[in-house]
This record gives sequence, structure tokens and C-alpha cells, in this order.
Amino acid sequence: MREDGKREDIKIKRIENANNRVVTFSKRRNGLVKKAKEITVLCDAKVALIIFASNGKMTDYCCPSMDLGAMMDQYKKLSGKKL
Amino acid sequence: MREDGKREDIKIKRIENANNRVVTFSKRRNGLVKKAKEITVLCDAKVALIIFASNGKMTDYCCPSMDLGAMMDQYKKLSGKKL
DNA sequence: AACTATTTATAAGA
DNA sequence: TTCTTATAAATAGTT
Repeated sequence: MREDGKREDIKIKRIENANNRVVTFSKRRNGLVKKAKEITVLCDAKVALIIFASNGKMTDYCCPSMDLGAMMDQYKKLSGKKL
Repeated sequence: MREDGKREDIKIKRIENANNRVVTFSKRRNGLVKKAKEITVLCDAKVALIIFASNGKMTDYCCPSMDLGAMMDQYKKLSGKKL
């Protein structure tokens, strides 16, 4: 908090305190997946999202209309990359 | 708008008007990529994100610390899926 | 494309 | 760790 009672704007840099970092990760991961689902439905978009926490734990989301393998094939096709 | 001057809550269902859908897609895609970048930095997370618009145009983001191929290898390893 | 009222996400605290 | 709440941030509708 600042002396006027307002919070500081958060800076986009690594959160040094491990507990805060884990808590923030959990909240933002949930937010990110939610947004991915929303844009999928609202806009007919196809979205794949893979998130690894620093402890290695994985979270993923893939739109229902296309599986991750097909997404990757399309990625390779459009980007020209091999992976 | 409602008669009391407030906006309706948006419903998470397909936006029927094509122009609105494209505009919303553009705004939310930018928001999603921004959030993906933020959690990467704030929380030492590894994130891969691939988005296809309904017109087929692709947007992608991958964290700097791990390339998409390595992300996919790790995904396969942890999920047990082949793709 | 820019604005702004409002909703939504979330940082900090309990 | 779950809940609350005040604030920051995203964005829906408008211009």
C-alpha cells in the first residue's frame, strides 16, 4: 500500500516472494484459461494453451472444435516451422 | 443498453454479428496474449498459446525460456498423449 | 481507431 | 487456503 491507501500498480517483473508468486500464478492461470474459453465461444476462435508452473505442473486447454494435434499441424503449416 | 442506462452483462455465447465478432476477437486476442506474457514473467511460468481466428489467421505466443517443440514434448510426456 | 462507462480480474488482507 | 474487498485492468458499446 502507498501512504494514501491506494495500492501500487503491479510491475510486470518476476515476483520474488515464493508464496506470492505461487498464489499469483494460481489466480492468473485460472484467469488465462477462462479468457481462452471465452474467446473460443464468443468469436468462433480455435485456441490451444499449455502452461507449466515453475514446479513443472501442467495445465492445458484446447478448444473443442479441433484437437491439439490438428492445431499443431496447422501451426506448422502456417508458420513453416518444424518443431 | 438497458433502460436504466447500464449495459447488459455479456453472455458467453457466439457473437452473431460478424463485425462485432471480429472486433471482439481482435481485442480479446490482444488481451489473452498480454496475460500470457505477464504470467510468464511474474511467475516464472512457461506458456504456449496458439489462436486461430475463424478466418484461419494465426496468432501465437511462446515463452522465451522454452521453445514450442520442447513444450509439446513435455506436454506429451506429462499427458501421455501422442498427438 | 479512440473513448469511457462498466464489468471483470486480481493484489492484498483477513 | 479460501473468502473478501478495494483497486487495477480489460473490454463492450459508442463515437
